[in-house]
Amino acid sequence: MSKRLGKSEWIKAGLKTLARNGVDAVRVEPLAETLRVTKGSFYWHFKDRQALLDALLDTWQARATTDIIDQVEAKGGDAHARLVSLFSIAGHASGRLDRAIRGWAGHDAAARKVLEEVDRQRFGYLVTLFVGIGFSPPDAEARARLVYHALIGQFMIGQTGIDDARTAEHLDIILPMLVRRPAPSRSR
Amino acid sequence: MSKRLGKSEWIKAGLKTLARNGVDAVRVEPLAETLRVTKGSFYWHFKDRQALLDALLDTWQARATTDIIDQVEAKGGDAHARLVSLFSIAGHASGRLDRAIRGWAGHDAAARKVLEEVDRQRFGYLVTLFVGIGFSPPDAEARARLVYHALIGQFMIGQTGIDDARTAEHLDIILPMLVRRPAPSRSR
DNA sequence: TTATGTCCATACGGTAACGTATGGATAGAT
DNA sequence: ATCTATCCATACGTTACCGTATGGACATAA
Repeated sequence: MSKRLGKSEWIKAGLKTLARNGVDAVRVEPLAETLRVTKGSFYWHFKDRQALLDALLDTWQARATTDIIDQVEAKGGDAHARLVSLFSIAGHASGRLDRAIRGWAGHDAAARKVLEEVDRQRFGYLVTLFVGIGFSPPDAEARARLVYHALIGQFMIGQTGIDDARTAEHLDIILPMLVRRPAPSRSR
Repeated sequence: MSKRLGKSEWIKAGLKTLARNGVDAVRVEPLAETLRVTKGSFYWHFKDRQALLDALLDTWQARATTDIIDQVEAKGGDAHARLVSLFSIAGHASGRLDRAIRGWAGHDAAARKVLEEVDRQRFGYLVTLFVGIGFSPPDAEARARLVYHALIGQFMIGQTGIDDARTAEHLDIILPMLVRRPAPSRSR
């Protein structure tokens, strides 16, 4: 047993403890132990700890943008249907990794940069969705911003104790509100 | 010079570096240096590092709930006006400490517990606001949940590069949407 | 002044992790 | 079978921090 391993195994393990315990917990010696290997292996594959952290960031960036969006796109439907899919999929995602990255970005420039880029892309996707529904760019942007912030907030809270039934009920209330055309400036 | 200091100075410094660099950065020796003191002082005031962390959590909990809500209440007005105040005040808050605590809560049970309690209270306040506006409990809850998640999301993103003008514009679009009565199930 | 309690400096031992150096093991090519 | 590149173990020196022990400084009350 005990086959040899490559960078990918280290990255995989790194992402796991990153999601579970935050950046400061991804240290090479503890990681080596979980992989049943010594750090000799690590320092063959990586220059130093920072190199692994960079790799984690890269891997996450590659996934983060596409992970959810691709699922939504795969399901198809019109813009409205995609919005529904998005809420459903994002609602069931764990978000632990997202949360860890966001905590990381709080005190690390590199992480913050990657995160900002991911945020930009995801936000952009949301805007296109609302535009696709028929909103003007400003209306679409305002709604996209609200929704995107809310999704992040949901990830950060980590769906503790909120049952699916209630979530569905809330969605039935929220979605029509988000999608309805703005009131035509009623005179008073 | 160099007066003696008490617990509060340590807590203050602790909160500062907590906000700036996360929990794992609040260590006693570096902290002692910023306070121009040695750890001898620290271990006189605190049992150990964990005691300080607990104190930080307590201090934050005491502030977090009231900080924003009290400001909103102080400004007065009806439920709708308070909601506007809330957006304005929360929008200008830094949220760095909130972000750090949330990152901390990602991998620490004590922090998570405190955070959940704070979330509960703040969410509850939002619900009363929407109920005060005239929504039914389910409608109020759904809206409060969306808004609370969005506020958290905004804190987490940390208003990078979003100018106030655009924010105000978005608010003008979002707020009416949130407060408008639900459509009376129009027949199609 | 002296005594007492409060606060801090210094010195120490211990631990966890970093990164390096070096040699051994294993697999695939020749 | 041996050679070579790849991958890993071991041992080492170093740093940063934790927590403790102990004595000294300083203020205030007696």
